[in-house]
Amino acid sequence: MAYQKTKGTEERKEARQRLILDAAIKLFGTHGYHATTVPMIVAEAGISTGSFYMYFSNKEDVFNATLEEINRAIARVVDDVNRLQPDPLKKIPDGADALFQYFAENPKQARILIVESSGLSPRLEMTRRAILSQLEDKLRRIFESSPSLFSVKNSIIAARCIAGATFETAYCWIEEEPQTRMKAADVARIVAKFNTRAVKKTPRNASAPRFSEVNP
Amino acid sequence: MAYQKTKGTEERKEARQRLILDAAIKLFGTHGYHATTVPMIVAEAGISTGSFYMYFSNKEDVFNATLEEINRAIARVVDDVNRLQPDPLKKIPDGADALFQYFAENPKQARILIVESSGLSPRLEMTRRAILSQLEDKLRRIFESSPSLFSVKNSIIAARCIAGATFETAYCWIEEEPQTRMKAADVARIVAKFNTRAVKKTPRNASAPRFSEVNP
Amino acid sequence: MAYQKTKGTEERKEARQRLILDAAIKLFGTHGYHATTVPMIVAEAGISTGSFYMYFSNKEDVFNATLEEINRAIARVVDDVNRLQPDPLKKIPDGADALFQYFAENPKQARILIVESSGLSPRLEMTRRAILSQLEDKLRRIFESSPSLFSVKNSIIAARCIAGATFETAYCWIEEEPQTRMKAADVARIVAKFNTRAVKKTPRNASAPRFSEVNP
Amino acid sequence: MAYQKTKGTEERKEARQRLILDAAIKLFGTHGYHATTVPMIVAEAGISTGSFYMYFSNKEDVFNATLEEINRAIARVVDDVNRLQPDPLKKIPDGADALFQYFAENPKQARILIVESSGLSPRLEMTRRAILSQLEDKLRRIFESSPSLFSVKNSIIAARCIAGATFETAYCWIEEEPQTRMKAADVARIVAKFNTRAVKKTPRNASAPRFSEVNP
DNA sequence: CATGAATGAGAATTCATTCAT
DNA sequence: AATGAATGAATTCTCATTCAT
Repeated sequence: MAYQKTKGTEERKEARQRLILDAAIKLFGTHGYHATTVPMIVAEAGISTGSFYMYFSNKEDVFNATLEEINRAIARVVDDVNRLQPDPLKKIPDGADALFQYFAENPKQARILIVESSGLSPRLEMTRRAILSQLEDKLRRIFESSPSLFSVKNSIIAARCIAGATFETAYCWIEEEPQTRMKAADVARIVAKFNTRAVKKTPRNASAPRFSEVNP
Repeated sequence: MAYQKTKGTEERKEARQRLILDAAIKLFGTHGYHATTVPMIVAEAGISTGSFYMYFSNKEDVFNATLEEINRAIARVVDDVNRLQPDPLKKIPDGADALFQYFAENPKQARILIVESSGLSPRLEMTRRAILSQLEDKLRRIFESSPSLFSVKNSIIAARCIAGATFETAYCWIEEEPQTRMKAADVARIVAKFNTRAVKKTPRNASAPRFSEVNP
Repeated sequence: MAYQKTKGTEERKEARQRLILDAAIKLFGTHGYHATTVPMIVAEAGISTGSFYMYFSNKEDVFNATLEEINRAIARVVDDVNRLQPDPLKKIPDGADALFQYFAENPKQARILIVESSGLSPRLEMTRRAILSQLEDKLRRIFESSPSLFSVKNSIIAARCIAGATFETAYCWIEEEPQTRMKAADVARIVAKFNTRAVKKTPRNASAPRFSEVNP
Repeated sequence: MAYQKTKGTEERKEARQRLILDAAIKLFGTHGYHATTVPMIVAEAGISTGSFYMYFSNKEDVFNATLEEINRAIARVVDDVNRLQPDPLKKIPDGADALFQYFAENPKQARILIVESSGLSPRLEMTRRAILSQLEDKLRRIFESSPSLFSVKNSIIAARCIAGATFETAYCWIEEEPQTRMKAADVARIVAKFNTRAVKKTPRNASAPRFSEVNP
């Protein structure tokens, strides 16, 4: 019983933390970091100010937790693609598709990551960078593990370019009206096309063999 | 004489506005929008609080003026390239080079534009977007006016991707130590290479017709 | 227990609001609206700035609460007279007496109402007018319910005249030294005499017919 | 010529002072003392801030000048009545009529005097009181110089009551829409009727002697 | 554990007045 | 005499965080 009670308490604790985090995501994603106040968060979560400080040490801390949750979600989404799609060349469009789908389904999180997490404290800046770095690292590893498929001078910069191209496009896209904007899959495809052309070995390299097949 | 007096006053006014603007750029570029206070700006500019409000109606207003100044500077730099470089394909590397040089020479402005101007008020958001839109428009026009050189499905998104790739790379680069990081020209070249490959017509597109000529 | 706790909290809240209101009355009644600052009020009440804004949304709001409290107090005082004095003609002197007694016992409130509440914001102007209107309405009803006793052409204006006469006299009286000025009851009697003569039917109306009946 | 020049300068000075005073009356009468700023006055008058301080030593000073001008105007209007109307009993309605006519023709001045001049600095309070005192003094003298016509216990208080009754009625009347409210002459007549009944000897007192003359 | 009233430092902004030109 | 830019003290109000209950 003592065990069960502890478990119940543990669960309660997590449930409350979730409550706060969900309220925080909703508000940060709507009003941004500075325009969201702790009183707003606790009102939205239906808890007291005191409780808030039991689960998070301050406002920066919830925002950080929010970013980390977004990081985990994006990592999950991207890792799934990475695991299920064996063709390195197809990882780029599949990843873009997964990312845009996540943004479409989680617009608050998208706004927090893309629009609202810049120019805050050094700590939050670091967490924001960590999310991008993580993505860029995964891209870099793809390039470096298939040098015959990709033609990138500097894989770090190439990865950054892909991330930048994707996020800038996403930035514009999430600010548009969900009813009238392009479908997530469509923007994803176009962005992926851009990124793929930028990094894959050109057809000339690929067509040479074909040429030799034709020519004997 | 009256004219001269007016002119002198006019000049004084502009000089004072510059004083404030320079102080603001320095501080916004170092601490960001929220951590910079009006008292900090007036102390840095060596003027009084009251004077500040003679030249700008509030803090948002100086930040906006700062962004607009950056916009003008970037437009000037990019337009010079556009005018002096007749080859559309070479406009991309030359533009990247000019941009990174501007960022290297004006690190505060770079930080303001790239790091600190996101997630602020709607008005500032608009000004920030205007800067990017302006750049993206110029890229789009280049693509659309030379369809034989570029292969872009959606010129708006392609332009956004180039801007995003450039700015994300710049973001990481300006945060590095100026002594130890790559030279501006070198990052610019690598980013430009990425962007150029992404949008220019590949040789295959040029050889394909030849292949069909051979084949009937 | 939960009920008691809530009750205690409720009481505490009211007590604190009283604290602020009392401080506000003291200061507004001494220095007026504009010369009284929020820091002055919180210092007088012995609370913090933040607390002040928990109970009142701004300075205008406390002033309004102050006026409303004065309104309630005056209404109570006047209604008591109205209830206890059945003779409509005697309501005027009794009311004046009650009013002047209230002013003598609450000089700050008197100053706030009579001297300091004019020419402020539209909202405060409305509240000020409401107090006077309330008084004037009660007078008007007295006239209208006893047409045989009063001779007033326009009961609204007559009521206003009585209120004006009373307040202008009070204005001068409360500005005099409490030690040397007339007793409240004495001014009240003189003002009431003036007002009564102005509105009550003259003996001639009653005697004249009799005289003419006697005299043909 | 030197004389003429001085005279011209003198005239210029007065003209400028008038310019400022007119602007001040317009603005004080519309927005009140605190909401009217010196910059607003100089803008309305079409002069510079520096010039303003050549003609008035500060903001309080213009307001005071405004009140004094109103005082002079009212004194003129009232003195005319006093001089032209020999019957003391008729001075009350004629004075009320003149006053209401002045208020109707000079609504800004009316607002300044009746609504906006309360609760300001001691100096302004004094000037405001002086205007009322002046009026009350004139009334008092009328009562005291014709004891056979008036029945007032305390002529000072009676005068105050008349002033108060008149101003409170005027207060309500000037806040009403000029198109839909009563005519100035009509309110004046009603107020005068009230005031006259309050102070004049009743017919009974007047007829008693006559009755005794008839009846011996 | 939970509450939410209390805190108070700190920010933006205004405006009467001065004074160099 | 006239100007109007410059001043800076003063005021209002917010909100992250604490702590007694």
